[in-house]
Amino acid sequence: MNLFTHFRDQIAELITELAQAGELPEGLDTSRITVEPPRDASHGDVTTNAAMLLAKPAKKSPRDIAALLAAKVEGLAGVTGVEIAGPGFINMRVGTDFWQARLRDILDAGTAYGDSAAGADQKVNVEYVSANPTGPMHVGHARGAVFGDALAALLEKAGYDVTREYYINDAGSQVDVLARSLHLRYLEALGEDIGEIPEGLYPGDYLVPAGKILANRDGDKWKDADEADWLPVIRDFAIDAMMDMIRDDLAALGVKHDLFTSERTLVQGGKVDEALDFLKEQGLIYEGILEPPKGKLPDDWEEREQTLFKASAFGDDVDRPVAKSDGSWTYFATDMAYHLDKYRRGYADMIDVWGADHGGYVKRMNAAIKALTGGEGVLDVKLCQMVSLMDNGEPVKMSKRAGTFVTLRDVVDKVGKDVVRFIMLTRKNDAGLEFDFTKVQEQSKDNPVFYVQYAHARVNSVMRMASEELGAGPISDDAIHGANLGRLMDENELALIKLMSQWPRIVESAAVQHEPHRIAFYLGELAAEFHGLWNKGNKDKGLRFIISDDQELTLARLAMIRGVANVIASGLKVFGVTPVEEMR
RNA sequence: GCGCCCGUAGCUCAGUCGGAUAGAGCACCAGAUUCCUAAUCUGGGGGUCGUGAGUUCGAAUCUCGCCGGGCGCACCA
Repeated sequence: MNLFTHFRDQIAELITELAQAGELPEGLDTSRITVEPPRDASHGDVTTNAAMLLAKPAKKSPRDIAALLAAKVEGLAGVTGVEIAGPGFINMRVGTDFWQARLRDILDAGTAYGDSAAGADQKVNVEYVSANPTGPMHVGHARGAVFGDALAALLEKAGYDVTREYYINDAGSQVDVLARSLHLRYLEALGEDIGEIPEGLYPGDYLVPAGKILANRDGDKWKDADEADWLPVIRDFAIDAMMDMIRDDLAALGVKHDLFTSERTLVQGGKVDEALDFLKEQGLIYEGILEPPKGKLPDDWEEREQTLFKASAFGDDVDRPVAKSDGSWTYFATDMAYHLDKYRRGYADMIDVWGADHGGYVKRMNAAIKALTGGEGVLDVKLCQMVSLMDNGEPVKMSKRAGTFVTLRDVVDKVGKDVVRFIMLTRKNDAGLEFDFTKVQEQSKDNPVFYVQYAHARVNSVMRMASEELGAGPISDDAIHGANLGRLMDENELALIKLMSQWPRIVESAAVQHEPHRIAFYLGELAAEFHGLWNKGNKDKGLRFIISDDQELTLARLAMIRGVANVIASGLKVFGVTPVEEMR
């Protein structure tokens, strides 16, 4: 259970009771009341701002309301002390048996601890990665991939019905370039000397194997054919080959999708016409001429009439073109159709994970969603900032031309998927992230992955030691579940249990805010609390987890640290990181 | 020129839909190992939260101006 929402509900009831008794006005808005852990532990275990928020509408002083409420709060189950502090905070202390019961919850739930029904099975669509199918994924893609994957898992844990989606940009001119690039590699495979890859085509040698496969399959069928004949065939072949490669890269990183949606299929299925017709009916599409951008003019600027979407009526700065001069749709037009399609598939809640270089695109997409869904659809675009690759404090130089281009696969092969995933999630998405090859492989507390993993491994290490010490074979789950948790009375132990008890609240708030990084910080905190308690055992032997002449207490403490391992494993599961049993 | 994001300790960053004396790690200084992994821990110094106003019981958080940095700015995706 989330103990804060638990008390929040109870306090809301008390307010209703007070209203019925005539002590407070009826119908007060309690929705903005928060119940949280106080910043300073000396203020107790749980605090609420209820009195201060109700002061104005109830026309009483915060302290008076606090006094009324405090008298009632004192009677709540688990509450052992209530104080009114500062401008009107109501601080509560909660008894040891309450905390022991929370540990019981954790042990019973296992890694399911923290699962929440807050999302109420609401459908959410998370679109992430969506890298163009023109080459292997590079490190920049990894961040968005991991972020989207973890956000999806987090939302699932918080009770949302999540679909993970990949949008394949296979309709623009870049896939024609891909096809021409592959055609060259195909000629090469047939034994022709193709020389240097011309400017404007993709030079990467990742197309070489695909060229060979194509040559084997089709022989010299396309050798002297017109481009108009071979382009569609080779394009399809190339896109499939690139998507296979991307899927392999994603699999190496442990990133999964439920659904791959093709832009080309949308266009061919008439979805863009449908979306545009829908907007036309509302008079939101027109032929017009855009003002040139202020300041520096693009070199090739020319005034021309275009088909425009009235984005400015929905919060965008200017209206946006939907058709190119050759008559094909702009990327924006197909993207509108795609989002309308998602909405019509039942996703009023959409999350897109994009690279920061697409930031200028957010407003127009939000404008489009408003127009297309009549304000019913909500899009949250999460922009992931750049990852700077470092090696021992020095920037890693990358150049596509020199071939020192670091692919996602290179990074995963070098440091492992768990490290890549965790590090990518240690920063807010809109903050830049430094990824230092040397640091992330270090086994020290500078390295957050290691630090958290070590705490989990340490629990297991203690379990192994305890088995030997107690001489009764491995500690069974039954023994842990049968432990007398009433023996956990020390303030250090209770502090650890209190921190563990925050996990459900962390999950809910991180899910609602779409901020998986909060979990990384929480896990670091929990690991620190655990390592701290472990070390206290050095100074004070009475605080060690294993007390050889008190089996009951030992089992209780083992149950407690099993709880720590459960919570860490529960968090790492959201991140898609495997908890380790042993450090090597 | 316009839009979006960012500005918190020497460095890297947290900071709960506005809450109490602004936190953590690194670095620096001083300590802890007959002991469950010292791969760890304890303590200390270090801040006009870029800046100036406003909103209110209360602002790092919300609003506006300014300064500094990143990204983007018609027919690319």
